[in-house]
Amino acid sequence: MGLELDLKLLRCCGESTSKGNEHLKKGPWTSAEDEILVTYVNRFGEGNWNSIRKHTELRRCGKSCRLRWINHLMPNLKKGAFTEQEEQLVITLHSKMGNRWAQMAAFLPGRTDNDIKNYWNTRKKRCQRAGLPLYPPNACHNVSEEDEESSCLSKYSYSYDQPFELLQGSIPNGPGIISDNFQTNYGASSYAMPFADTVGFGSQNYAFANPTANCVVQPTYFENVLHAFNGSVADGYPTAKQFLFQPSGGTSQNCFGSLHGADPSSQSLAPFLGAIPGGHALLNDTISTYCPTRTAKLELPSDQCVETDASSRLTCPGTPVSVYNVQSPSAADTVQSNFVSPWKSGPMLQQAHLLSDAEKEPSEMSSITSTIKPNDVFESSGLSFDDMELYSTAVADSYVESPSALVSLQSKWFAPCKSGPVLQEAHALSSAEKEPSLKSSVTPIVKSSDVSECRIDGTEFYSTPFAFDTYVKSPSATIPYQSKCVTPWKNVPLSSVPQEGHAPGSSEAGGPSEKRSVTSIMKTNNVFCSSGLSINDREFNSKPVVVDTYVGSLPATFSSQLQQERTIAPWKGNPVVVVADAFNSAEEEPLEKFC
DNA sequence: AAACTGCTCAACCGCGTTGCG
DNA sequence: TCGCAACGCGGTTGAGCAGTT
Repeated sequence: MGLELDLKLLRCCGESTSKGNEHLKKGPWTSAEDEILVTYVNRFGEGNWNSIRKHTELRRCGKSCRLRWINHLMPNLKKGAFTEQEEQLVITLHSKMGNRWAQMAAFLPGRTDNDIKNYWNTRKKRCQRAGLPLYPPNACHNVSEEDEESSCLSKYSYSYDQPFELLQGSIPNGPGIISDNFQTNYGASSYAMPFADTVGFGSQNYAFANPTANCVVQPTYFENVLHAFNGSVADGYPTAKQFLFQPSGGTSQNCFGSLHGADPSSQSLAPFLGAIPGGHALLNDTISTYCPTRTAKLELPSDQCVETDASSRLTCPGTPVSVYNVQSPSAADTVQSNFVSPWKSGPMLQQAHLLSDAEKEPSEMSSITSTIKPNDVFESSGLSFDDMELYSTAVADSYVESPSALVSLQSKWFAPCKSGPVLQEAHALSSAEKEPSLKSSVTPIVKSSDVSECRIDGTEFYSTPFAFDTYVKSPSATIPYQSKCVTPWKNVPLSSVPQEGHAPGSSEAGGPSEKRSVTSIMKTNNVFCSSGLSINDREFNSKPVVVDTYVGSLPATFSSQLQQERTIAPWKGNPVVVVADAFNSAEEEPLEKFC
């Protein structure tokens, strides 16, 4: 059969002319046609849909081929009924975006615009018949049905600038959180809010507690969504930010639950307030009735957060990603995280590079700084980080930066590609590639692939083609650094995931004795099809959904007091089990356990 | 069991956008 | 700058299925 298909595929040009006038078939696709199309796309990639007809016996127009591929044959498509979470998300997204199905689809991995459109139309009809509102009564949508019908783009553009409280409020299960060992730093030096003039954007969702609270700020998946969503409508960059605070050492809570128990002195805060009837946002140590249509003033350091009002919810031009820092108990330790994802289209180029000490001036950073920057850039096929052009497709984009006094490391990876054979070749960008004189410092490797199995540095990674598998390792001869990203794992125990870093090609140099200096581990997991996940012998009970990001960063001086942060979000449909533990890089044993 | 109704979803169509010669 | 082709997106249609009468 394969040979036959090959022959069909390779039969080209000579017949193409005669086929030019050939009657094109319509109607349902047969399995044989599917096979031809799949074979063709796997071999030649997407695009040039019209050429398929010329090069194969497929008598379908290019449009039809594209549609068939995108809606049915493309890998990673999710079939079956929408889950409750997906439904909620669709409702929320529609309230903000209107009939922009393709953009909405970017927020629902595995769902096509057609899926969403069909779902919505069915729901719409059902609601109309039942006399029910399309949106929950408590939801204040920005796009009215009238607007929707008129489908005015300019209106949408305007509505996009509205707060995202509705979107935020629609998430039934808040992401889990980690925390401890870090203290939210409200100081001017550590709380970086590049989008200062956008803080007002949905700022009522910044439920800040006592500024001295021992909290960890965690970006959530839906923050990613917000970023992506907002970024897609502004200038390609995120403009919104959402934080979730958890009490130090406390267990993760359903954000709604913690909301209603809101105590001005509590450190548990809920960011997803929008759609909660009678919901309250905790602001300035007072409980104010939540008003989804207005922007509340956000209590932030004055020099970090520009006070805003509804009229100033604009993006901050020129600021590629929003940033916030979390400061650890040690004032010197800062964690900086950004989340933006996914990429919608365009060629993917994965790059990782290590910032040299000189680049990041680590000497001025007394201990450690870790940065995560996943990016959602829907409208852009290209992104520039540190003067590097990064092109990516599809879904996720994560960015990690972990400089310390001894090491400055930055790794970037983008995954997964939405379609087509995904093989993000390891891309080791030594500093030398940018700064030749610093070449010997570090060598990061980024690998991402859509394979069911891969082997990296002698370690087997089992994954599924559902999404992506990213692996980052960035040690240097003198500065053992390791970050790993493996996504997604499907029904496969993760015990095989290597946990210790070693310098590729110089593992001896990165031996245990040297690992004490700096060790950072990053794990990002997308588990779409597994209800259970095990990482480092820890059980993560979850249902498939989206993003699990883990970042650890350890200063050289913290050999005995290592700090690690894990962020796992969002786990869908069940209590989020979050584990954050500190690893002693030398001993590879968790020093602390959270959750 | 047949007719009817409603729903889902695959597929098509038209239009706007983009890229290229 | 213009025209054309390819592509992408949203709207619409209709076949097929399931449930109900």
